[in-house]
Parts: sequence; C-alpha cells; structure tokens
Amino acid sequence: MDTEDKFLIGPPHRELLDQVLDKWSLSVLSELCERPCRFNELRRAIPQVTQKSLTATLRRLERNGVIEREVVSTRPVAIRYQITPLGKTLRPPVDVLLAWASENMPTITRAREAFDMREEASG
Amino acid sequence: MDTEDKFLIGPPHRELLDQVLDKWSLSVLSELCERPCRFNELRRAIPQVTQKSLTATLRRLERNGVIEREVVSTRPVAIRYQITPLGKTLRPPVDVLLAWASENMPTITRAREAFDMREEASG
DNA sequence: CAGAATCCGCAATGATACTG
DNA sequence: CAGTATCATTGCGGATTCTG
Repeated sequence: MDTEDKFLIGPPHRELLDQVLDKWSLSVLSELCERPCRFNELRRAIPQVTQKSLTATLRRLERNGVIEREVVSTRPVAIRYQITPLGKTLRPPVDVLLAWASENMPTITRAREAFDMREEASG
Repeated sequence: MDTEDKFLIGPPHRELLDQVLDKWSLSVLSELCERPCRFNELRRAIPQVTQKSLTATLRRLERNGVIEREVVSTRPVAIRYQITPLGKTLRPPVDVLLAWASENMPTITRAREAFDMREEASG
C-alpha cells in the first residue's frame, strides 16, 4: 500500500508555488530571514531586481502572509519588511529544494551538454 | 559554525528551478513517476496543456536529464517518455514542498482575504 | 500518432521619469 | 526614502494548421 504514488498538483497549489517561488521571492525571503530590511536595503542586497519588480514581489509576499510590512512613524517614515512565522516555515522545504539543486547540478550540467551535442549533431 | 544561515540563491539555481518547477513540469513528472507514457497519453492525463506547451516541457525536462525520450521502432513508431533515476530524486524535495503548500493553504487563504479587505478599505 | 510551424494576445519585465 | 506612473518590449500560452 504505497499510498503516495503520485504528487498531485492542483491549480491552487500551482498558483501558490508560483507566488512564493517566483523569480525574486527566494532572494527576498533569503534576506528577510536574516534580518528585517527596508526597501532600499533590499534593492542593494539584490542588485539585479528593478524597483518595480521588487515592489510587486513584496506586495505578493505580503498578501500571502509570508512577510509583513510595517510603517515606522519616524521623521521621515521608515518602512520595515520582515518575515512572519508563516514565512519561516517556508525555509525547510526551500532548503531541501536548494540542496537538491546543489547536489545534482553537476549531473544536470552534463545532461544538458550531452543533449545539446545531440541536437547540434542531428538538427 | 551555523553554516546555513542563508539559503543562497544564485542565477544557476534559479534557472534550474525555473526549468524543473515550471507550470507543467510537475504534472508531467507526476504522471511519469507512475508509468512511462506516450505523448498523447500525457495530453489526456493533463487536459489543460496544449500540445505546444507539452512539447516544450518534455524537451526541457529531457535536456535537464530528468526524463528520457525513447523511440520504439514499431509500425508506426511509438514514443515513450519515462522518468530517469535523476528525475526520481526530485520527488522528495517536491513532495516536501507540496506538503508545505497543503498544510499552510488555509492560513494563506486567510492572509489573502485579510490583505484584500485592507486594500479594499483603503484603496 | 507525435509533433513542427505560424500567428496572435496578453501579462510580466525593463527603463525612465516623477512624487510625498 | 519608498514608492507610483507611464511607455516600450518581449516572451509565453493558446489556437490553428500542416506533416511524416
């Protein structure tokens, strides 16, 4: 009775993963796991992201409850982004995934090279 | 030495995850984990995917070495897609991820509703 | 059956400028 | 500082047609 002969992937799960594992989310979560950050701190920490994409990513992560946006009433106002308890629970799964990626990167690189060779040869 | 105070996510990892966790890959891998399949079997198993996207997904997964394409020389020829050993190693990480999604879906749904309420109220 | 080729629309992305 | 607004680009997904 191997119950788990299938990893069922429905649209809700699919959508959820798209929202929390998208291009910039992992980098943002990575930073916020270390310390709370302000907007421009994040920009500096992730130089490739544009301000537009960063804004969108932060909004999305906030909407899904994995990060929190806090307005600190100083003059001028500061904005603190920080990870939520829910957000922290995301780390183990992601770490497992990244471990897999690291571990198998060499194998995959070779697979790609082999594939590309064959392509080049035939097509 | 807490070595792992950060899930570092470089472009190579990012790209890899994009390739194996994209919209249709999980569904395809799910099917091929159960049994080898032919092209149209996969189409029937995943009704929403178009032939174009399915073709692209299969090529990408093949290139990364997680599935294998085999031409069976019958008349007419049949094409068998099957999972590779490398592909099988992808299951545990993905299962962990999906478990996380299932487990936290209610929390996330509530977070979204709360967020949308606030938006509606203010914006 | 297992695709390839083509065309199209749209949503995401990037670059740039402006604002409280 | 922390964004918003606007415009240009582009890449992906869908629909359709054709082929060995």
